[in-house]
Amino acid sequence: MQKRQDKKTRLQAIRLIVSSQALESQEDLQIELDKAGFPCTQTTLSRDLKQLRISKVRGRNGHSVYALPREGMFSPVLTREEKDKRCWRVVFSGNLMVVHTPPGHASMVAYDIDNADSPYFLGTVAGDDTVLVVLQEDVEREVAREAIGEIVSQLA
Amino acid sequence: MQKRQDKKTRLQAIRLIVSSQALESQEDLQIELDKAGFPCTQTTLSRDLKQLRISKVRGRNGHSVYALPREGMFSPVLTREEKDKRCWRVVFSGNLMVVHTPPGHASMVAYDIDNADSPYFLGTVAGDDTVLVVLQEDVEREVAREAIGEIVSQLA
DNA sequence: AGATTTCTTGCATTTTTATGCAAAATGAAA
DNA sequence: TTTCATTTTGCATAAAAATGCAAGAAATCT
Repeated sequence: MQKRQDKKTRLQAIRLIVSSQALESQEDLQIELDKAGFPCTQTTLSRDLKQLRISKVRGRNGHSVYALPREGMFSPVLTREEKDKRCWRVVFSGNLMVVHTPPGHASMVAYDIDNADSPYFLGTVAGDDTVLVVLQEDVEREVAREAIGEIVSQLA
Repeated sequence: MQKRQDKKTRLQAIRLIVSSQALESQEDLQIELDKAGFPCTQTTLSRDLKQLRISKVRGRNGHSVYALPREGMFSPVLTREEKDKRCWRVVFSGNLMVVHTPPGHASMVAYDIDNADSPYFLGTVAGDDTVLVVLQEDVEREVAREAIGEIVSQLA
């Protein structure tokens, strides 16, 4: 296989392209990406779109075009600093971890936690500015705190 | 050709089904419609969905299900036939039970649990695809697991 | 370093969705 | 009613998207 290209950057490019033009197929997207310097196959795009939670939605005429998930989960490009600010406070109660976030950001943080697929976290429930995380039974709080820090500032 | 069925009624039925179950394909929908007394082909459904502006949207896990064009509609209950799909995974931590569901269906599952009025379950909190169930203190997990199984598949 | 595991990716193929075309049913007009 | 246009539908097929598998690259471990 050839040298791998930077997936993160490609995903970023996809978001940009999808949000700026009406693409009707993954092939269309492939063409645009190719122009932008990210050659890849339909297979890859299918997977990328899934990961980005991008889906086709219908316009008035019934035609479908790709669109970003409307929660704006991915739209903003966050700096490392901004990312760290996504977690305001983390407290514990029993085997629950309570994560406070800026208003409206809870689901985004919950999403990252879920996707981290950590063995420490069994599941999450997100409100508007609070995420409840259920901890694996014998996980120590320090470990959990560290893990959440990792997750939140890691993903770019 | 056979006698035509009432298209309007079928479209109505489609709305109803789509808003209440997590359908992953037009074939799934076809099966449900058939049960409801509206036999037709995938071809017809493709056109109906277009006319109704129904599209597939992704949940947090990336999986797609059909959904009505977002007006005031949000998610709903689950499949009749694949009841086991309503609960993807049930795990425990302390006196909490964590129930994972298809994207968007947590609140409906939680609703069902609440309405079951079981002595084992004190209360629930639902996110998008996860339900937290607080257990009565000395309830054994096997008992709880069985109870949730009853509740979920019973209403199918 | 070498071994082992995890990630990415493409190919080939399947699965899912859309559509060109024709026929039957309905509606409208004369 | 007869004729003509419109709508609805299915069949066959094309188009689009998803996935099992394997291999190469990168990361991690010993």
